[in-house]
Amino acid sequence: MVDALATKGILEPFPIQEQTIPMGLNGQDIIGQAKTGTGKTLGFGLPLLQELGLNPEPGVQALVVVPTRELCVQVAEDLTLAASNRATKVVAIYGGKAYEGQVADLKDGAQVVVGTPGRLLDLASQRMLSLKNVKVMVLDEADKMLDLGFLADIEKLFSQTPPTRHTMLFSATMPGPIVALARRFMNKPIHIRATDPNEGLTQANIKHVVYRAHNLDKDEVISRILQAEGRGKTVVFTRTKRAAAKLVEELNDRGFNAAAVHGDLNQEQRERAMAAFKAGKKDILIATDVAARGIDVNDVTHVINHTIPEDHDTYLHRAGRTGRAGKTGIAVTFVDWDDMHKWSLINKALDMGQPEPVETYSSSPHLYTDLDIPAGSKGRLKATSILPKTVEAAGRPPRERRDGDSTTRPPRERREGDRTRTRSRGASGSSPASTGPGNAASTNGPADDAATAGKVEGSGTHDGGAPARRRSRRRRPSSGGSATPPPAA
DNA sequence: AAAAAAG
Repeated sequence: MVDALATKGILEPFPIQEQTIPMGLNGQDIIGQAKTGTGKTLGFGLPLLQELGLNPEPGVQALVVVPTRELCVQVAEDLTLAASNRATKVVAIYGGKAYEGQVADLKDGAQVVVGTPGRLLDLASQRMLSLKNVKVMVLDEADKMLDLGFLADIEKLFSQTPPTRHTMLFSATMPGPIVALARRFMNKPIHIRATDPNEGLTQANIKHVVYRAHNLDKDEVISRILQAEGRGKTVVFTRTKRAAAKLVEELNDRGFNAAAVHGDLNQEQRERAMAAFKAGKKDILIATDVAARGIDVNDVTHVINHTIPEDHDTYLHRAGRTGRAGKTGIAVTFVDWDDMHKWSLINKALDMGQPEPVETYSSSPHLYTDLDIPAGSKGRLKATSILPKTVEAAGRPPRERRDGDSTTRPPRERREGDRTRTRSRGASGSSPASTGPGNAASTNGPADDAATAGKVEGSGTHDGGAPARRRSRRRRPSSGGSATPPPAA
């Protein structure tokens, strides 16, 4: 298995993998905690596969439970890849999809089941799925799985597996009460934190930026951020499904190339959106918290919280969609008038050291290039506000956008062409704008792909990491940008 | 308090 990974260019394990794999191989119950984007999936995946052996008998012997359908698909893909040189079959069991294929895979003797709770229980109650021979059970995003919304289902699933099973819980966040609760399902678990206890859980390679959002046209400011030089893929989080649906329409109307994923869409639409985003056919994903956890997409340089998350754990998971596998990223948060308290709680919990967001707005397309954001010392980040050096004369308050020329909306007659160009650019997969954090994001210069490519990282192998083809791009004017083209132009 | 997760 390790050989198989090595042939795919995966050589050096992440710390969480270094620590959990030996313990997992010993059959020790594990609560594994590590920062976002540091390879937790294989942290449980490799010991899980090892425990089943090279040539396991047909039938379900390992169960991995995840909170969302998209994560289910992804984890199943990662495990399938890791198992590519063994006779172990992996099946994804989740809702919103036909039963037939999933049931057929089970009948075919799949040994590893990755699933969401509802469909797992559904199939179990229909006797299509038996958990009585499960040797290993994993809760991915474990704190979420033990949350009130899921706990009853999880208890049922546990109760259908043998008490002798090997149990592993993984997440970036593990609140104390959840750890206590988790022990009920585990046998003398060891709590592995692959992080310096003094360091906190924020990623040192993610920069945190915050706007006070009242009197701010968020759509407009987001549009500007989406034009940042060197921007790669971007995930925008909204609080509600409706807001996500509205925003994706607005941005696409402005000539951007966005897809949406949220629970009001059917599963086919959701999967199409995710696939397009992963492939780079869409470089913006508008999402509810369905995509806050676990989702691993290469070259996400920006996360934008259109609406502030409800708690600091959600903040951390959302922001963690960028800055993965050692790359740099930026997390931008808009704090509405009513959300100041939420922000202060998040800020305090994550120790980001910024008392309050600053009201500001920049008419400059160089939204980030004028920033001087201090890097967090010792992994502790300072949240920083965007403070344009000047508000240019040509700029006007964003609220007036609809009254006249838009600063970000491309001219009508060009928009069809823009879209085409954007698509072909994205499809190349190695365009300047999608090759990772550029000048906007980096203090470290270009993401050191070479240094991180070797890490045993879930999907780092899915695309071979085409080298960044850096084309010197036309500099946008730093002033008077009243007709700034969309990202593709 | 919203979203997610069965249909």
